[in-house]
This record gives sequence, C-alpha cells and structure tokens, in this order.
Amino acid sequence: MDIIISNSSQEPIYEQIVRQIRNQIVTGRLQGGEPLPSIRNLALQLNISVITSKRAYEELEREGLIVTIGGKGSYVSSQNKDHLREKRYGIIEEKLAVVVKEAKVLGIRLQELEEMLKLVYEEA
Amino acid sequence: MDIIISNSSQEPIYEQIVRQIRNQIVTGRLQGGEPLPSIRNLALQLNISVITSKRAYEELEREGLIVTIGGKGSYVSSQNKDHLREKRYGIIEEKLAVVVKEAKVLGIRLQELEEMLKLVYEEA
Amino acid sequence: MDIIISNSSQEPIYEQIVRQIRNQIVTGRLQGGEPLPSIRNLALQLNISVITSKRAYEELEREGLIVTIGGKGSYVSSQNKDHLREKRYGIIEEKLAVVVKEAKVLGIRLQELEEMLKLVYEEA
Amino acid sequence: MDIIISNSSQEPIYEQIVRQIRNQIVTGRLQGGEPLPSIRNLALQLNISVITSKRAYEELEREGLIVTIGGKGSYVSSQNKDHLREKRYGIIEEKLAVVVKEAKVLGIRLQELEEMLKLVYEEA
DNA sequence: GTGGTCTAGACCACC
DNA sequence: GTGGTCTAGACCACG
Repeated sequence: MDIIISNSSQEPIYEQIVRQIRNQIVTGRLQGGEPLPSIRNLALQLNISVITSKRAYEELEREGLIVTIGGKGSYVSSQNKDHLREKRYGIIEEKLAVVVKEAKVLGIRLQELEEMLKLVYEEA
Repeated sequence: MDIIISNSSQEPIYEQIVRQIRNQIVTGRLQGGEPLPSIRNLALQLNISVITSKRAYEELEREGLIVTIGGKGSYVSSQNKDHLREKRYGIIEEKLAVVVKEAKVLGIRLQELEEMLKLVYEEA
Repeated sequence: MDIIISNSSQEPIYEQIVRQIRNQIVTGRLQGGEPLPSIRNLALQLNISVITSKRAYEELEREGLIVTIGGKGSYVSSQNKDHLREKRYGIIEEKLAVVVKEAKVLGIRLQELEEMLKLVYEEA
Repeated sequence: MDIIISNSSQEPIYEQIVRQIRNQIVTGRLQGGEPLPSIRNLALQLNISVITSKRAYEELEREGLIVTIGGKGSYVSSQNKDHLREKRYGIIEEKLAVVVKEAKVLGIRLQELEEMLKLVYEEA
C-alpha cells in the first residue's frame, strides 16, 4: 500500500486516499480479494485520524471497489477485468470532458487541443 | 455582462463569477478599457451579497485582468492580444495537464487519449 | 420536522433520522424545495452530536432525496410525484421480500401469509 | 446439518447459524432428541471460531430449542408439534408486523400490500 | 450564520 | 484484534 498524502493540498485527505487506492485497484496493482490495511493501521501509517481513513474506505465501498467485513477488515472487490478497464477510462473521460467544455467556451479548436495534448503528455 | 449563477453548484459563487468574466476577457468579448458593473450593481443583478461580488473583482484584479479605480469603478485592463491568447491557452493547458497526469498514472496511452479527446470534443 | 429518536434502539441514531425524513419526503409531508433544519439546529433539537445529524443528511443526499448547499443549508429535492410513489412502494417491497423469503423457507403458504397480513395490518 | 455461512453478510455469523438451525427445528427437519454436532465439530465444519459456534448454541438454548448436557453434547428439545407450528408462525408474524407498521406509516393500504405480497411470494 | 474537514477519544459487537 | 457508532470540540471557506 503506497499512499502519499499532503496536508497542504486543497484536496481533502480522505479524497487523496480514495483516489490513490481507486487508481491502484482499477490498474490492477491491487488485485481482487487482496486485504487492505485496517483503518487503524492505515491511520497510523499516514499519521491521520482513524475517522479519516474510515471515511476513505466508506467511499470506496460505496463505489463498489472494496468490501468491508465488520470485525475482519476490508478487501478489494473481485471485479471483471473489462469492468475495471471501463472504470479506468470513465474516470479520465469525465475529467477530460470538463476541460474540453471550457476549452470550447474559450473558442479553442480541436486541432489546437490535440497539439496541446501531445505537448502536455510528453511533459507529464 | 452575461453571468449565470448556480446556487446549487459546488463551485463557489465568487469563483463562478471570476471564471465567467475571465473567459469573456481572454476571448475578447470584454475589450480593454471597457467598464464593468459596479460591485453593488453586480450584486443586485445577480442577487448576491456585495461581499461576494467584491471578492470576485479582487481575484480578477490580482490576476491583472481588471483594474479598480477608487471612487470611479472597475475596468478591463488593456492587454496585448497575443498576451490574451497566451492566457487563454494557459488556462486550458494547466487544467489539461492535471487530467493527463492522472491518465498517465492509470496507464492510458497518448493514442487512447487522442481518441477520447475527439469523442469528447464532439459531444461537448 | 417531527423526528423522534430512541437512544436505546438497536437502530443507529443517524439511521432513525434518515428513515423518518425519508418517509416524510416520499409521503409528501415534506415538499420539494422545502428547507430542512441546519445540521447544527437538528443536533440541538434532538440533543445529539452535529456529526450524527450531518451523517444522516449525507445519506439522504446520497439517495437523492435532499440537496445540501455549502454555507446555505439543506433542501428537499424536487421530485416527480410518480417517482416518489415508486420509491414509497420500493421501500416496503424490499423489506417484504425478505420476510416472505424466510416464510417460504419455513414452509408457510401464500394463503397463510395473506391471513396473517390481514390480522397484522389491523393490529398495527 | 446443512448450514451455509457467508462471511461477507452483514448478519453476524452466530446469528446465521441460529437462524438456520432454528428454522430446521421448527420445520421438523431436525427432530426432538436428535443430537447436534459438538461445538468444536461445528466450528471445524464451518471453519469458524469455537467461540462463535458456542454462542450460537447458547442462543438456541436460551430460546428453549435445544438442550446442552455437559460432557455429552447438545440435543434438539422435544416439543409438541403444535408448539413448533406456533413458533414457526410467530417468527414470521413478528417480522411481518415490523414491515406492515412501516407500510402504514407510508400510507400504503391493505389492498396494495396484498397485491405486493402475491407478487413477492411468486418471485421469492 | 452555514456546511466541510479533521482530530482525539470513547463504547460497543463480533471474532 | 477488527469495524460501527457516537461524542465534543476545533479550524476553515463561503456568504
């Protein structure tokens, strides 16, 4: 479980955790059935409150990416690979749509965006 | 001054105003030297608090897009057209970079992003 | 807002709140657009922690029954009447299905259940 | 002794056991006097802790459905058939009453519940 | 004033 | 040991 959190980020801590674990699941770095650290353990590791780690797990459970069994712990849900692939694309497509929408408002053409994309991709 | 406010949006009201005025300036819909509605007037138009419209203008002034002259009002800064064009691109490039960075983390290739971009652009 | 909570109930407090507000919405006692008490106010009224009232509202928001606007408050979502009617039936149908399933396991016939239902309905 | 345990269920394991054994007794699948597996044996079969199987038996004993004789084992209590029949009905009637009570709160009429019951019974 | 986030600490049920 | 619930109190952004 490699998770890095920034206290100075605008993004809430629990969201940072959700995003990173979500990414590890949809990319297959965390496999179905694999146990996650207990909320207390994670809280210790990241030096945050138990409440905050719990909240992250709750959100992941709501998304169906993990299952939490009371008194036992939390585990990565077993999911179809295609399903994960779809999710992976969906995450980006959604965010891309927001940017593209504003780009259109600013009168930027598709061709310009394509050039921008190539540039940004190499630098990223 | 066409500005549309959504009270139920997660985006703060002052941010909605900033974004919309900023876009109108960098696209040239608002020309350099043009007067903006007074803080009070804008607040009345949008049915929001004066504090909120004030905060929006402060932010725009910080970005150098408008100037406020005490006792007279606020005006769009006169800017080089190339400069505006750069700004317009910069706004999008910045946001695009964030999305592309996460896409890379998720192992999505440039080619896939390009296809996604075309799709999203047409739908947007 | 008539809400009664029992500290001695097995049902968590936030669930009691969710259930009662949900029922008031789907039955039309709380109309679309109507403001709900602030989480702090509700906490005071019910003599519970702010966290607990907040949690209830979060759940209701997740179900799409209310909308919460940061810094303003929470409001009942405007919903189609048919939609609400469906929800009202769905809530009961789901719970009824659980009971009927176990009744079948116990070898109780439909006719017996129908008699039981009449009896129970009058006593309830 | 056919018992199926789900670790991921919200229902506690000991409750799952209690419910299934109870149902087998009140339906006559387990006859009065019949020996039950020992606590240790049951724990082995179901791959659970001895504490859990013990707790299940304790609960069943409290309900008067089984008797445990120290050093010998546990046996199904001998009960009048009418008594069992009553119990069988009582279990369902109790649960049905809870659902019907909420249905009344939601303004659902007896006739509607009867229709719902027929539908649900066939699907169950 | 409002909600959003985070903390530290507590008690409970289950295993 | 685990998670589930609840508390009291804090700081922040927004309006």
